[in-house]
Amino acid sequence: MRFTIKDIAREANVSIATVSRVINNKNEGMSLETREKILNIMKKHNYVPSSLARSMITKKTNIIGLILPDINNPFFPGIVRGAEDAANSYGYNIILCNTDDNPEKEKTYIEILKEKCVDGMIYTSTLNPIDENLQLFKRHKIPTVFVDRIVESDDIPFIFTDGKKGMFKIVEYLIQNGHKEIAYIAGEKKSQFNHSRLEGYKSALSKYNIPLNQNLIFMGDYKLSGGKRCMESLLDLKEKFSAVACENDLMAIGALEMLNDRKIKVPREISITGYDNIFLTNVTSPKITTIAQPIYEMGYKAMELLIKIVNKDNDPVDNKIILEPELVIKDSVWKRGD
Amino acid sequence: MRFTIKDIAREANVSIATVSRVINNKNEGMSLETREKILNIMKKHNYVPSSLARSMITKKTNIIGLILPDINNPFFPGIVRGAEDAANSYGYNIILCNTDDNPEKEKTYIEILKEKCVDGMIYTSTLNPIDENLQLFKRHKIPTVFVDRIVESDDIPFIFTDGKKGMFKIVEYLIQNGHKEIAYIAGEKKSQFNHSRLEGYKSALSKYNIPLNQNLIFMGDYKLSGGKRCMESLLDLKEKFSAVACENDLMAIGALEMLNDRKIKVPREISITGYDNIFLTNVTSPKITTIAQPIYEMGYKAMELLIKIVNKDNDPVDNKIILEPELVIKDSVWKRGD
DNA sequence: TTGAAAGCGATACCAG
DNA sequence: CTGGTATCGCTTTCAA
Repeated sequence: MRFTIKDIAREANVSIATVSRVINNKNEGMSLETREKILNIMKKHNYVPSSLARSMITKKTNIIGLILPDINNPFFPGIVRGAEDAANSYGYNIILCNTDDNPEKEKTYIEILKEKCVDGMIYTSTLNPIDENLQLFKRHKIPTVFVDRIVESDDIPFIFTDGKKGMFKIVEYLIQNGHKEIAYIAGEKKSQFNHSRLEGYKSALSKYNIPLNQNLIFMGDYKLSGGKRCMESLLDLKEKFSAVACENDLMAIGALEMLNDRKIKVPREISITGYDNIFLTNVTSPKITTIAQPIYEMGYKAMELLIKIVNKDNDPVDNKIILEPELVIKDSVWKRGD
Repeated sequence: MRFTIKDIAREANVSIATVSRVINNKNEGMSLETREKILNIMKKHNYVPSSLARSMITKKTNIIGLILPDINNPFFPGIVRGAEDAANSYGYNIILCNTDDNPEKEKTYIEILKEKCVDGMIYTSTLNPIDENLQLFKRHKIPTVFVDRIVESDDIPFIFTDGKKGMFKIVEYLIQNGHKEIAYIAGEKKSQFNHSRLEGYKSALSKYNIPLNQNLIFMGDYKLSGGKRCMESLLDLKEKFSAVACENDLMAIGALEMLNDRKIKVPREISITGYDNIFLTNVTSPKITTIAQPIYEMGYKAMELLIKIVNKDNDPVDNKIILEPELVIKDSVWKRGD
C-alpha cells in the first residue's frame, strides 16, 4: 500500500491538515518542531505526495498535451524540446502524441487528453485538418496553442514562422545572385499549408519583374523521394533553369541526390535551396543554403504562451506570435561573381 | 464547472452507480432504455469521464514516463516513436522527460513521475549513471525497463542491442575487405557504456590475429566535432592506417568532413565506418557503411515488456531482451577487388 | 498553531 | 436491473 498523508499524520500524532501544510510549505505560524518532525517522517519513508489526489481538488494537473504528426519528422524534436524545456521550468510535464497526419487518430488523442485532464494543449494539426477536431478544443474548453500549421481560427492563439517571408528571402537571394529561371518544388498539393511559401516565391519573382513560369513548378511530398522525383521531371523538361527552390530541406536533399546521380554539378550548373535548416543540410555536399525557422524558440514560446493563458496571468498576453525566418547562406547557390 | 457523473445521474434520474456502469460498458443485465437515455445525455454534454478520479481508485493512470537524455539526439525519436506506438495500442500515454545527461535533472524527473503516479517508466540513463538514481526506481517501486544504456543491475528488466557484436561485425567486414591497420574513434572516456563496442573491435582484431595498436585508438565525444578532431589527430600521427571505425555515426560524419577538408578520398584512400545508421549516413557522400540498431523495435518492445510487467501478465515474460545489430553496407569502405 | 470535516469525481461492493 | 455508500489521497475552509 502507498504511504499516504494519513500515515504521516498518525506517526507524527498530528492531523492531516498539519501535514498538508508542511507539504505545501504553508509555514506561516507553525511550530518549527512539528514541522521538523513531519519532514523527518516524510524523508524516512520516501514520501512523495500523489498529484492525482491534489489535482482532483486544485483542478490542475500541470500536464500539457503535445499533439503533432510525427516525432520522427526531423522538424519536431526541436519543437518538442523547446516546449519541454519551457514546461519544465514552469513546473509542467508533457504528454506526447503522434497523429501520423491522421485526423481519426488526432481526434482520439484530443479526447484522451481531455480525459487525462491536461491543463492545455499544444497542437500542430494534420496536413488536412478537419473542422470537427478544431471544434473539439473549444467544446472541451481546453486552452490550446496552435503551432506551425496554422488554421484560420479567429480566437485560438498561435505561433508560427512566416513562411511567405522566408521563401521570399531565399528566392530574392537567388535573384540577387543573378538567377532568373528559378524552378520550384512544392509540397503536398492537398495541403492548405505552405501555400504561403509558394506565395513568397511568387512575390519575390514579381518584385523583380520576373515572369512566373508555371512549367517550372512541381509538386512533391515533403519527402526525399518527392524531391528526387521532381528534380528528375525538371531535368527531363525542355525548360531552362539555373536554380531550384524547394519547400523543405528533405526535398532539396532529394533533388541534390538526383543531380549527383546525373553528374550535374551543384552549384556550378544548378543551384539548390532548401527550407527549414535541418541538421542534414550541413553534411550534404555542398551544404545547402536554406531558411532557418527558430524551431526551438517556437516550441519554447508556444509553451510559455500556453502556460500564461492557463494561469490567466492578467497582463493581456499577445497571443498571436509570428516569428521571423532567417536566411542561412551555405554552399548550394552559385553566386554572382563566383 | 465540469460536467460530472453526478450531473448525468441527476438529469437521467438514476444513481451514479448506474451511470458508472454505462461508462464502463458493464451492461450485463441493464435495461436498454436507461442505457440509451444515459448515453444520450453524455453525448449531449460532450461528457468525458475524468481519468483522475478513476485513477484514484483503480491505482492506474495508464501513463508511462519516458526518461532519456535528449530527444534532439537523432537516436531517440525512433525509440520514442516505437514506445509511443506500443503504448497507444495498449491504451497508454507517455510523458517525455529530457535529462541532458544530467543526474540532478534525472533525479528530479524520477520524483516527478512518481508524484504523477505513472504506471511505469522507460529509462535510458545518463552517460554517467549514479547509483542513487538507480536506487530510486526500486525504492519507489515503479516498474521500469532500461533501454539501450544498460546498467548492471541484477533485477531490472532491460532491452538493448548487442554493441560488442555490432562492432565486431563491422570490423570483421573491414578485415575481410583487406584492411589491417584499423583506427578506432571511441566515445566518451568517462562513460561506462559502449565499452562493449570497443570490446567488439578488439575481439575482431584478435580473431584475425591482428595486433592491437593503442596509438590508433582515439577518444571522441559522440559528437560531430569530436569525430573531426580525432580524425585530425589521426592524420597528424605518423602511424599508417587504411580504415577508421567510429563508435557512432555522428563522429564518422565528423571524420568524413575532416577528410574532405584535407582532400583525402573516401573510401579510396581511407575507409570509414559508423554506428547507428541514422538517416544522415544516407546523404553524406559517400554514404556511410554502418551498423543498424533496430531502434524503433527497441522502443516498441521496451514498452510492450513494461506493460506486460505492469499488468502482471502471468506468463513469465522474458525480461532481458538483447536485439541483434545489423551490418548495413554502403559506400564508405574500400572493398577488396574494387 | 492546530484539528475536524467537507468534498474533488469516479469505482466497487453490498443490498434490494 | 438499480441504488446507497464507503473510499481513493489530498486541499481547504472554519473553528478552536
